[in-house]
Amino acid sequence: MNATHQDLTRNQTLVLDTLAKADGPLSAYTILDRLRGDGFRAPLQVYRALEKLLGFGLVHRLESLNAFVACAHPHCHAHGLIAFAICEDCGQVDEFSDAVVRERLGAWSADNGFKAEKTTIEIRGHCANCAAA
Amino acid sequence: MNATHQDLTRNQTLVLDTLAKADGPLSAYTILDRLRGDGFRAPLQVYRALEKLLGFGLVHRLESLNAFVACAHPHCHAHGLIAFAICEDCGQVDEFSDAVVRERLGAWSADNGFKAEKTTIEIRGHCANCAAA
DNA sequence: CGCGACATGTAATGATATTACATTGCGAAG
DNA sequence: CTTCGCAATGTAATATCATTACATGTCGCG
Ligand SMILES: [Zn+2]
Ligand SMILES: [Zn+2]
Ligand SMILES: [Zn+2]
Ligand SMILES: [Zn+2]
Repeated sequence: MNATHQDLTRNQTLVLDTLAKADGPLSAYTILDRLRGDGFRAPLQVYRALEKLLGFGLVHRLESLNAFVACAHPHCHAHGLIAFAICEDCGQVDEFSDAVVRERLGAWSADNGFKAEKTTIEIRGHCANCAAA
Repeated sequence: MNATHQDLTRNQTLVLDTLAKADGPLSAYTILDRLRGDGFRAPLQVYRALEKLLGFGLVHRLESLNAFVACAHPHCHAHGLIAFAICEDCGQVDEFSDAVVRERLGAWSADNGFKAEKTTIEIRGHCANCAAA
C-alpha cells in the first residue's frame, strides 16, 4: 500500500491526471467525457479508478458536490482529517486541516463510544477573490 | 419566517412527519414511497417540501448519504454549525454541535477571506451499540 | 369579480452510481 | 512452457438521486 504514482494503472493515471490538470472539482461523468479520446467508454472505468485513487489518498471526494478533486498535498499525508472550503462562484477548492477540530471531534467520538471511520468537513461559500467582486 | 409547525402546508407536514417517525435518514424516493397512500405521485412533491423544511431548519440533509433527517433539536436551534455522527451499521444519526469547532473553522475562514455560507460536518462510523457487537 | 402569490400536480429528462457478466493481461506454481 | 489465479478492464444494463418545464388549484385582497 501507500502506492506511489508509479504503481498506478493506465486508467488510474489518466483519471488522476485529468483531476490534477483541472482547475476545480470534476464529476465522474465530466472525467469520463474528458477521457473519451483516450478510449474511455463507460462510467465504471472512471468509478473504478476513483475508488483506487481514493484509497491511495491521491484523490478526495466532495460529498456536497458529488465531485472529486486531486489531493492538494499528496505527499505530507497527515490526512487524519481534512476540511475543504469550496467557492460556489469560481469552484476553487481549498484543502486544509486543523488539529484542534480533529481533537474536538475525536473527543466527541470518545465520549459517545462512536468509532469514527471517515470524517467529512466541507464549507460552502465564497473565496476571497469572488467575495471582493 | 422561523416558521412553526402550524405554518406548514399539507405536503410539508406529511414529509416532516414521515422523517420524524423514521428511525434514521430517508432518501427522497423512500419518503415518496411512504407517502403514496397519501396521494404523493412524483419526486417533486417531496423535493419541494424538503426545500422548505430545510429552509425552516426542521430538516437536515446528509450530504454523504443523499438523505434527509428531521432535526433532533428543532427548538433550541441556536446552533450555527451542526455535526452529524452517522452509524454505518444501524443508520442511527446523532446530531450535535461544538462551539470550539465552529470557532476554529470560523477563524480559518476569517484568516483566508472566505465567506462561509454553509458548513457540513459528517462523521461516518459505528455507534456505541453496533461497535460493541 | 379579477388579480397575484404561492402551493400543487404531472410528465419528462438529466445527473450520479452500481450490478452483472465477459474478457484480458500477467506473474506464480507446477 | 503451461496452467492457474487474481486484478484490471470492457460493455451493457439498470438503479438511484435530482431538476426542468408547464399546467392547474387555492386563497386573500383590492
Ligand atoms: Zn489531500
Ligand atoms: Zn471564488
Ligand atoms: Zn438540527
Ligand atoms: Zn449503530
